[in-house]
Amino acid sequence: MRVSKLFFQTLREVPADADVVSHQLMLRAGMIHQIAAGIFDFLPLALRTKYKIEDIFREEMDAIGGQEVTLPMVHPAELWQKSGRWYQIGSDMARFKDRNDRDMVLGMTHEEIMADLAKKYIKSYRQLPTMLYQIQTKFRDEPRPRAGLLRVREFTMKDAYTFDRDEAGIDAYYPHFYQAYFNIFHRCGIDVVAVKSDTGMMGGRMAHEFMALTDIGEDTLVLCDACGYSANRQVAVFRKPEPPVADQLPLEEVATPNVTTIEALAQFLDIPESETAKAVFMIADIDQPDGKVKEQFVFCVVRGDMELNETKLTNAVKARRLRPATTSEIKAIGAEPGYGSPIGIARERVLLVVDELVARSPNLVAGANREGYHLRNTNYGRDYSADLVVDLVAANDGHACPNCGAALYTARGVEVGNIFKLGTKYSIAMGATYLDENGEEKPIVMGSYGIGSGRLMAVIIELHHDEAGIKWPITVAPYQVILISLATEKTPEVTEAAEKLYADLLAAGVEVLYDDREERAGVKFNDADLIGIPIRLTLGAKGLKNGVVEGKLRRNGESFEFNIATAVDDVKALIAAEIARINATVAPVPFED
RNA sequence: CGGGGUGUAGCGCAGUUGGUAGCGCGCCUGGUUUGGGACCAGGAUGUCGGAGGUUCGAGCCCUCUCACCCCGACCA
Repeated sequence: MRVSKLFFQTLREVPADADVVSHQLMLRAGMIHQIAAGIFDFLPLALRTKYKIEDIFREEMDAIGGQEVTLPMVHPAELWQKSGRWYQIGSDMARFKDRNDRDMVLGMTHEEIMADLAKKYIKSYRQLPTMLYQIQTKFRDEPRPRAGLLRVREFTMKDAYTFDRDEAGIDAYYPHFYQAYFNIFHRCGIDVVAVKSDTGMMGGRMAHEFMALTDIGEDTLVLCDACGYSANRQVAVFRKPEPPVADQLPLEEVATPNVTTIEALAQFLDIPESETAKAVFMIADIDQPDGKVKEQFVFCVVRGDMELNETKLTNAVKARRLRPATTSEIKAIGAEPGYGSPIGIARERVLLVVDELVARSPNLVAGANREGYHLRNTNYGRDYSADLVVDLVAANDGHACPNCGAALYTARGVEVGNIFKLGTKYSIAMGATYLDENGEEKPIVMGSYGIGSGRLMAVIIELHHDEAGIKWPITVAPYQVILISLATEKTPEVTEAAEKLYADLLAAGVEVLYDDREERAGVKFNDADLIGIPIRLTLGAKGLKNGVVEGKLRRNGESFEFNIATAVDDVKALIAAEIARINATVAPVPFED
């Protein structure tokens, strides 16, 4: 491709609306154009990289037995009504009516459609396991798209679905995806950590998220370097400290004027925060047996030195959603904001959930449900009892690893992929069953596995750039080579040589961008750096005189001199070496169950 | 959905007490230049986000509205 013909435009200045690096660079490199919040045009440079990434998806999916299909983007509401998600999902799902007034949706994901397809075509255990995947546009009307391609509403996703006869089947398939996903990310030049994740509303048995570690990440990960433990903070567990052994002392009210926070309380009474109990008041929407949704007041108690983990709470009480209670709601159940405890409240009106550590810790200081007073020596079991005693708290820096006891630490990550043991939820809903050897009809056990290609592209840039621009890993670069001609009107022989080299590179199958523009050298160099082509060839009058063309690696600045006569082969060898360098990172990864 | 911010040329921005819109980059023409974002000369480009209002007169003041960005909520 000739740069003079390339449909793009580089920008010197950073567009005002972009504040993450990948977004800025993609705009400056002329890769993408936003047309609405979270909705983008992909220009040729971006599209080429997108296709490179997606080809890697295809190779890795095919390698573990996948077959590619394309399912529609527009779905009849009926399928989503069957699974129930038509009713569960809110305005994230774009809905409309067709000309015949039928409800339709834009596909956010394709479990329903895939299960429906399986119902039609899978009849026998002999057909299992099977795996289908697609690379398709999805639309989720996210409340807050942001950060360029990192969080969008319309996006392309590779989504794969496995169909197995039983749990043992998916248990056997799942690790293949685990490995294939590492292969994909490594081949794209990025490192990821797989973390256990929340199965949430999907109700599956096991899920992993593949996270790229970067400060702009929206998720917090809990990691252990000693043993490799890794989990999304939403589900991370830790080894809790052993509470002191002590006799239960009598309850005692103590005046604590204007002391409404745990920090202030600990300071006021000169005790560690670990000797206090903190009340957290939430309102949960909980499904009732009759199909209605009830707003339930949930009274949580965690130790003062720890934080409530809302995901754990949501799962513990099987809430559809959770929100903080208002002051009047808190007072209505007989508690006092700032001085709350489960002692003396309208117990029958709340769902009382207590962290198991609180239940084991003696003589904690808690609120008295009276403004200006706390209680010393509250003891679970003696002074109150809960509806649920579970792990409710968030793991944090310095907590002990649940496996090995070493200190955990937290890091930010961007989710670039996930794998999910779905179970039979969708197959049962859609009636996707098979007959086993005994002629018995059984639901197909499904798994789903997603990677967003646009987000992955953005993450690659986040992890591979410098002040000058993008540094594409060669496996996903829009072009492998950029040939810069420094010809002027006075040096037509340079143009001639560059044209010939360009033609030869093309003929040799090299993906080459040829900067034939009438621009100054600096402009061309800067644009080449910005768009991030891994190998730069420069042909100027001086080099030509000596029969050399200069080569330079974008990733580290290393430079080469190639004899023009052998340049094509030399460049091909360099490309091969650079590809091999990335592929060398592809290796077996132990499956962390 | 709550809080904050911004809308003026393709991009980045300025625009005074209300007086009929400008700068830099980019773009077009010609010339000189030519190895890390050249220089000179000339040129094109605006429903000042939209609607209503106040006023002799609105980019500027008032009301409504839309879009986008950021923080939070949310995130199969």
